[in-house]
Amino acid sequence: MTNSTPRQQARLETEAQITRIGNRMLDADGLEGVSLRAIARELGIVSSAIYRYVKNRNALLTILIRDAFTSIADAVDDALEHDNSVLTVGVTMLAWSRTHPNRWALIYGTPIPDYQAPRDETVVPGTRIMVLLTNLLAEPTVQTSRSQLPPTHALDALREGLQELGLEPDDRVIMASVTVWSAVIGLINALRFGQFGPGVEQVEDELMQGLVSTLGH
Amino acid sequence: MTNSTPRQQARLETEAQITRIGNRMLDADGLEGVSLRAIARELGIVSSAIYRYVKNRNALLTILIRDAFTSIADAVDDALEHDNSVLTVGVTMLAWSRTHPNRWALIYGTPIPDYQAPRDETVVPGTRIMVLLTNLLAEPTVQTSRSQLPPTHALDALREGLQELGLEPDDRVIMASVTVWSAVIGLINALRFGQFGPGVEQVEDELMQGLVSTLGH
DNA sequence: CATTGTCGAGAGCACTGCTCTCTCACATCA
DNA sequence: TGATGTGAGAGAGCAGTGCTCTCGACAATG
Repeated sequence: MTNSTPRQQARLETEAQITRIGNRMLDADGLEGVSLRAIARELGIVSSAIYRYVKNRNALLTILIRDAFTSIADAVDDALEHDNSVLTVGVTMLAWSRTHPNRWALIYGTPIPDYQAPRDETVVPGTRIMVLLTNLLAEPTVQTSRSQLPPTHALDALREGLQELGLEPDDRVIMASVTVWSAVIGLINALRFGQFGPGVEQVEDELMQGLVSTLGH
Repeated sequence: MTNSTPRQQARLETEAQITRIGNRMLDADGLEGVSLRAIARELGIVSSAIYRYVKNRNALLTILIRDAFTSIADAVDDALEHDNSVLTVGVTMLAWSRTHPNRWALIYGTPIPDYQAPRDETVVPGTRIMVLLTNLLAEPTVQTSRSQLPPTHALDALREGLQELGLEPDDRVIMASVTVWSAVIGLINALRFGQFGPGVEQVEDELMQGLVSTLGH
């Protein structure tokens, strides 16, 4: 069935188990709870042996980050099949953040000290939602664009980034994407990180709805 | 001159020195660089002696957080004296975040593991900008409020919070504040945390301008 | 069969926050 | 002045982290 030696098989299995345990620890105790020594302990392995399977802690974090980006982007993908709207993007991300608060913080919160995400491993899953959003905002809805745009060169870097992902948005769409993106993620961060004080947990969806509406979508 | 004993004097001096070193370490190496042992070392003191002056690490963090909130709010205060606009709030916060990226992350990034900010020490400095913003948005500018508001009970918690701070905003103003706040902080987070990829460092102000403009202010 | 490579064990390094006990100098007070 | 008490610092120690190095046992491969 599996065209690989039992040796390789076991290796892959152990690696999968490590990321599984890592994800569980992340969910349970946040990033500081993800400890290689603890994972080794759970595998019934001495602490140094874990480095046979994972180069170092940061390598494990890269896997967890890629997982998280993929998971939230999949959720948004699914939701958009039923209702192709900015609001759906927002509420779906919000719901995901509620289910996986620590994964949310991992990908959208403060960068991890002494960690640099390897771009070739994280850019694609990490930009999927941005691409969806830009496509969504590029559709010819009735845009009342009274707003002033920045000089075109200011958006060069962003435009190039989007072009590498196969998009050809004009400046108005780029600026709208940046704004919606910032607002949606800003709101979710504020909610997840408790910056609005207590009592808002019950009305998160209404706030997202109000925000998207205020943004004009 | 000082109506305190030399004993108390020295104590206060040492405490001030600790927070000064703490802030410097925060600026230099981020939160993980703030180590009580390292501070003690710099004071020429053995590691355990530091606990004479500071209950534990979290107590020091509370001081640093209060400092940071006060610093950024002061900056916004000053700037608003010259130009009382939402854009000024945005660019001032953005500039401050550029000068103090690690302090920014401390107050607006991922919550610190195993740390709970004592509300009575941080709420007031932590909400000053929100108050400013709400006042700013409450002024009778020409509001084209085509947007739908959430049901009034959804904003109860936020309304109460603002009332405790001496404000009496209506629902439209609350929702606008939440939106602008989320977008502005969301944008700065995205810039500081590198979520837009490389190349945007040169045009941060333009992006803030475009965002505020897109928001209709 | 012999060589090569992999996996796990174990010791060790440097670092963290924090606690406990002890000593000593100083300030206060009878 | 002499006894008493207090506060600062020293030092050892605990539990935990990431990570490295070496060595032995075993399996896969030529």
